[in-house]
Amino acid sequence: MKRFAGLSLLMDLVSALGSGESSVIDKSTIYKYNLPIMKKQNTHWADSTAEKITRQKGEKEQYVCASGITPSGTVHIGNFREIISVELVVRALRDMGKDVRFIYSWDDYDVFRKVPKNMPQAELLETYLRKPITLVPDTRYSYSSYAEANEKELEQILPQVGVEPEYIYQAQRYRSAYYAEGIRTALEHRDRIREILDEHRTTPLPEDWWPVSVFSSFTDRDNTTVLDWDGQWGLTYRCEDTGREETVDLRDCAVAKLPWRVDWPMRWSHEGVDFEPAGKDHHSEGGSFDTARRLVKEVYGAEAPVTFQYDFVRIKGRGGKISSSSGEVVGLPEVLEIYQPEIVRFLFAGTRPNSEFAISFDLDVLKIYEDYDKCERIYFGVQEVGEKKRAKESRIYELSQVHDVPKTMPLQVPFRHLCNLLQIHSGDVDAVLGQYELNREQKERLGQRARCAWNWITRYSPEDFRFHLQGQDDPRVELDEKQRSVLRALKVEVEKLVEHDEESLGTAIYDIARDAEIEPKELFSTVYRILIGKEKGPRLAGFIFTVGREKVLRILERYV
RNA sequence: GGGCCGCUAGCUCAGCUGGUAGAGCAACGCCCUUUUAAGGCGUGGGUCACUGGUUCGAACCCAGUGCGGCUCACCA
Repeated sequence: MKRFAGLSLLMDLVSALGSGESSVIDKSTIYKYNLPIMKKQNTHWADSTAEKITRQKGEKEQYVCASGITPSGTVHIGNFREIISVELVVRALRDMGKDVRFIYSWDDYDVFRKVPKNMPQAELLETYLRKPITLVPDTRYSYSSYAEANEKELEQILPQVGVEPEYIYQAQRYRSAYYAEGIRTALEHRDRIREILDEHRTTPLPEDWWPVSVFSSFTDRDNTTVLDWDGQWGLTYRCEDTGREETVDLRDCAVAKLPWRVDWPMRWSHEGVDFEPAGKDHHSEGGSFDTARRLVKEVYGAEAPVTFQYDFVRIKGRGGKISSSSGEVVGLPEVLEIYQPEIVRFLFAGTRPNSEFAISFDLDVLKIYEDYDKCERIYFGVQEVGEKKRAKESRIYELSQVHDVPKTMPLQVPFRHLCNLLQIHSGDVDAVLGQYELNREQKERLGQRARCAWNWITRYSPEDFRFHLQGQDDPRVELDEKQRSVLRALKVEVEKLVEHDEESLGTAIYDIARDAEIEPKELFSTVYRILIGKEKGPRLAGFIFTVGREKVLRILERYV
């Protein structure tokens, strides 16, 4: 870059001298070639975040990147943005040669506040309201709790997209009194914490407020009132459901928990978190990140992590909302049915976190696959683009890979073409793959893509895209003599298909129409009706090649 | 009310630490005696929301205005 800038300047100088016009070298010429020399090349957001972390946190033996959500419902694709954002930054740090601890916190000691719609045994679940979700039974599968069911559902699938964090279960930690020290510190700073929180509240916290909440050991519910703290480890509370009172020792009790706004900074300090992003609900002034930033400093004596705000993910081309309230949730499994793992990563790596984007299930799917393939061609230098764009796309490609970048460019079979091939073979993925010479890695990638294509065709594609080759069981189409003669002529051409290429076959088809004095349009619709039982179809010449000589002949023979 | 984000071609958007405004689709045109939902080639099209400022130079940085969206001020 520097060399080229200098070279250009030199050429400008030479041409200026040659023309004898000294005024050609004006200020703007000087600046134009000076300033870019100082300019850093533009970097991917994950890399610039990684740099920011090392800059702000200084050189460390290990950096801690944290992510976490509440498993109080099925984890949807919006939540996934949290995880993948951290994963990409983790990878960027590791690419800088840094050692990174990637932790993922399951907030499974949160309260079960309402029963999600469409849950089996809703009445049973009803009885667990106000208890921690880790104690709520799993009524869908056979996990030990509602929380665990949601956790495992995600944990099992994350490795497929290259995300393998260290999981931390907050319920387990709280219930083993692991955070006793952190809770005590909060109690010691009770007044300061209240002051800070009150700055952003409309109604101030009451005088008798304590920065801790308790799940009654009599009922497991959080309908309790903290009565006193002895300044050491003793906490006294009253269970409002039973009226009973109890004093517990923070060092060996399972019932005390910090409220979210205090819990978060406590954990930052406990784990030494260097980076943690958050959704926009946390990132407003007066939001929980804001108060946590102050609390971690003033109460726990630590610095807040580097952060950024990520926006929501919309869903396009699929009924139902992303949220769990509608019952139909779009989660990572649903997305992976349509998109290959590296393309799921590509979607998130290619979009800056702070902008909203949609995951599409409609026709956009075709474009996304084309975009990914283009990105891949640019990475492997098969498609030429400007240097700036090449650098950018290449980095996105690297970050999109689940593991290592392939050594050679994978065979690219366009998604759209796969859709046709699969329909010709009635969804038989192996039959389609069998047409290609593939090594193991290619076979795996293409197999995934083929399964996605079949899923898309059968579940989401517009009716226009769907067809199936007519077989012996399908009803014969009524034809007149003219149409039959056209089919006979076509059969002749198909029999000598090896002599044709797509173009010559196309020409031959038009010749047939002209000779028979039939409108090409009618010819096409006739052929489509007998081949796939529809009025229209993919471009015919290419389609005949794709279907193959034998299959086409078998169908034609029914009519001649 | 506070905060954040967005406003770029007819549409969807890219362009992001300042250096001659881009892509896809749409439109229009041309091509093969030739287009059916996927052909090839080409063309046109933008006061980068607005007003100021900084700068040799601003879509980009700063201040403000307008419009749209989200979010916090309960809980997590």
